[in-house]
Amino acid sequence: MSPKGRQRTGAITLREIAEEVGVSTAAVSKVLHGRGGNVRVSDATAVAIRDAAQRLRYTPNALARSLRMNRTFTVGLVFENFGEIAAGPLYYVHMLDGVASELFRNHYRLTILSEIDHGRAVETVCDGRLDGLIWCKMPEQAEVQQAVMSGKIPCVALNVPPPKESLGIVYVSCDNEGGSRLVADHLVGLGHRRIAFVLEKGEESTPDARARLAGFRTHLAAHGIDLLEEDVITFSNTAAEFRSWSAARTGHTALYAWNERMAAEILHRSHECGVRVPQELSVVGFDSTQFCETTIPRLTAVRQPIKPMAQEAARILLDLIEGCAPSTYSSRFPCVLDVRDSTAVASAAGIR
Amino acid sequence: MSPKGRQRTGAITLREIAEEVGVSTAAVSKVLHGRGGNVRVSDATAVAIRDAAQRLRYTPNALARSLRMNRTFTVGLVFENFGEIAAGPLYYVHMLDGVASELFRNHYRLTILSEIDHGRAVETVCDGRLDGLIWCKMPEQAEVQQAVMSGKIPCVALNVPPPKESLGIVYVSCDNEGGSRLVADHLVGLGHRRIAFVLEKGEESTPDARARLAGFRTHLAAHGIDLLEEDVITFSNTAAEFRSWSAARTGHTALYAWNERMAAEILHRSHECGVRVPQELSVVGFDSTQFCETTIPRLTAVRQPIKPMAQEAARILLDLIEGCAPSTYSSRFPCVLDVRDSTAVASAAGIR
DNA sequence: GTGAAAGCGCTAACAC
DNA sequence: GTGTTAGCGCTTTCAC
Repeated sequence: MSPKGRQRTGAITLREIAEEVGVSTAAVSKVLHGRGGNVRVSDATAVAIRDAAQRLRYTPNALARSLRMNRTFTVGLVFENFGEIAAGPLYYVHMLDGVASELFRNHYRLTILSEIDHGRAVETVCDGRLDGLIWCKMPEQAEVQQAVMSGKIPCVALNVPPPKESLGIVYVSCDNEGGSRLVADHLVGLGHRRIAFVLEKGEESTPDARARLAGFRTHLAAHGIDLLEEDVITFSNTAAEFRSWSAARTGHTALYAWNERMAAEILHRSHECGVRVPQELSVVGFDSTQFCETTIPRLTAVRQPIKPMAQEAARILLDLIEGCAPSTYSSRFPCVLDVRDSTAVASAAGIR
Repeated sequence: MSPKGRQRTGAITLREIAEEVGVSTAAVSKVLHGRGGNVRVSDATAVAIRDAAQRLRYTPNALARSLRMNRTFTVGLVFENFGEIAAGPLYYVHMLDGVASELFRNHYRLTILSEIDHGRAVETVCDGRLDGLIWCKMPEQAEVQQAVMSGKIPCVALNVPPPKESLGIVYVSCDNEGGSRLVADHLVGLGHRRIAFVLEKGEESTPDARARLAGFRTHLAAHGIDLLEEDVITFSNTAAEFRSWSAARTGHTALYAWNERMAAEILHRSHECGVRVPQELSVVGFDSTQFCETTIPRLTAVRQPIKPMAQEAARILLDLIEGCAPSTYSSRFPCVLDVRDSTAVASAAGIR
C-alpha cells in the first residue's frame, strides 16, 4: 500500500463499530461524538455502541473529522526566531506562555510554524490545518498581510504597528513610545542629561527598536534635551564594543538599551571594565522580566505586559474563530517602568 | 451549512482546476504535487494546469492529503508545564529550541500538547494528526507508556529513566548520576566535607531529583563522606527558608541545589542574608545555561546538553517516522561541570 | 428511531 | 499519455 504511510493499521473506524453492532455509521457517529443533527438513537443501541467502541478500542480519526467539519481546533503561532529563543530575551517565552495557556484552557492545540516564505504565505497558513493564526512581529508588507487574509482564516498580529487601512487583521501591541517616555522621565528626573540609546546590530530597524528610539527622542525633547547622532549607538549582541565606547569618555551618565538582553550584556561589560552601575552609569532596558531580578545590580526596565498581551491575542483569535466580531481591531497595552537598582542620581561627570 | 465551520468558502480544489483545464483530477494532482505513480502528463497540459492553478489561486488542502496519505509531517511535543515555562529553568526553552530547530530543518511542523489526561492518552495522541511524538518527562507508569505505543505512532521519551522491559519507545536522557559525581569530586577537591543537597518542595520525587540525589550520595560515599539526613534539605521555590537555615549555622560549607533556578534563588538569599558566596559558602546548581552567566557570582553548575539531546530526540523520531529502526533504544548523554565563580576552597567553619 | 448515500479534497490503482 | 474509479474516516441530509 502506501510505501511510507503510517498505516494506522488495524485502527478501528466508525464503520467497523457499526458493523459489529449492526447499525449505521450515522448512529455510531451520533452516539460517540454527538454529531448528526436529527439522528435519533435508542438508549439500548447507544449502550451497545458505546460498549463495542470500548471493546474494540475505537480511536476517532481527527483528520477525517476536521476535513469534514472544516475545523481543527488548532491555532498556529508564527515567530521567526524559533530554534534560538533561549539565546534571546525572555520576551518570547512569556509570549509563548500566554498564548499556550489561553489556548489550552479552551482545549485548542498550538502549532508552531517556522519562518514563513513570504511568497507562499497562503499555502503555508491556509491549508486547512489551522483555525486561526497568531503572528508575532508579522512583516509589515501589505502583500504578505493581504495574502494571509485572502486565506480566510482569522489572524491576530502581535507587536506590529497596525497599517493605515485595516485588512481585517487584529493588532495587539504595546505602547513602545509610552515606555520610552517613562524612561526619559525617570532618567531626567534623576538629573541625567547625556543619555545614550543602544541599538543592536542586525535589529536596528525592527519596528520595536524604531518606535522605542523615536519615542525616546520625542520625550527627551519635551525635557529640552536633544538626542544627538553620537547618542545613538549600535552594539553587537555581546556588547563587546562597550569597552572602547566607555574608554572614550563621552560624558554619558546613562544608557537606555533597546532590549533586556542588551542591557544585561552592558551590565556585564560594565562590571568587567570596572564601571560601577549605577554610581557612575545608569542602565535601563526594555522588557522587564524575571530575568531583570537576577542581574546584579537588578535591572531597571520597561515592562510590557507581554503575557497578558499574548493571552488577549489568543482570546480575540478564539472569538474570531467562533464567529464573534472583535470589539476592536487594534488594542495597545500600556507599559510600566520597573525601577530597580541599575539607575541612580546622575554622577557629576559620567564614566571616569 | 456547517454552522461554525470555517467554510474555506470559494477555496479552489483540484477538481475545479481539472474542470477548468478539461483534464482529470489525477492529472492535476500529478502535476501540482508530483503524486500519482504511473500517471503521465504531456508538457502542454502540465503547463495549462499550472497556469490554471495560478490563475484560480489554488491552495491545496493539507487535511485531505494527510487523510489520504496517512502522513501529516507534524510532530507532537508534550510537556506538562507549558504556560509556565518563563517561571522555570531555561531548560525547557533549550529543549524547545532543540526540537524545533531539528524539525523545521526537515520541514516538519511542531504541535504542542498540553497535559495529557492519562486515561485518554491514545485518543489524544493517536488521532491521526501526529506522525510522531516527543514526550518530555513522560510518566513512568507502564499503562500510559503502553497506551501510547498501542497507538502505533513512534515515540521518543526525553529525560525519563527507561523501564526494565522495552516497549518500543526510545529514551533519551542525561546522566544525572554522572553529573552529581562531577559535583562531588569538585567540592571535595576544594576541601568541602559538610555539603547539603537542596531539594525543592513539590519536586522532591521527580526522577531527576531522585537520580541527582542518589548519585551525589553514592559519589560522596566514594570519598568517605556520608550524606546525613540533615544534609538533605527541602526549600520552597523561593528558597525563603534559607535565612533560618543559614542562621542555624549547621556547619555546611557548600550547597548543591537540584536545579539551576533553585541555586539562583539561594544565591539571591545569601546576598540578602550577608552570606558571602563563594567565600563562606559554595553553591552549585544543576542545569548550566546562559542564565548561570548572569547571576552574581556566576553559578557553577552541571551542564546537561539539553539542546543536543532534544535535537537527537527529534532526529531519532524522524528516522522512526521514515521507517528506519533506531540505532539504539536508550541513549544517555554525559554531563559536564561548568566551573564558574560560585564555588571556592572551603572556609574553615562554614557560614559564620 | 434508523439507515442509505453523498460528499469533504485528495491520491493510487488500473484501464484505455 | 490520460481518464475513471474507489476509497481515506468522518458528518449530514433525507427518506423511511
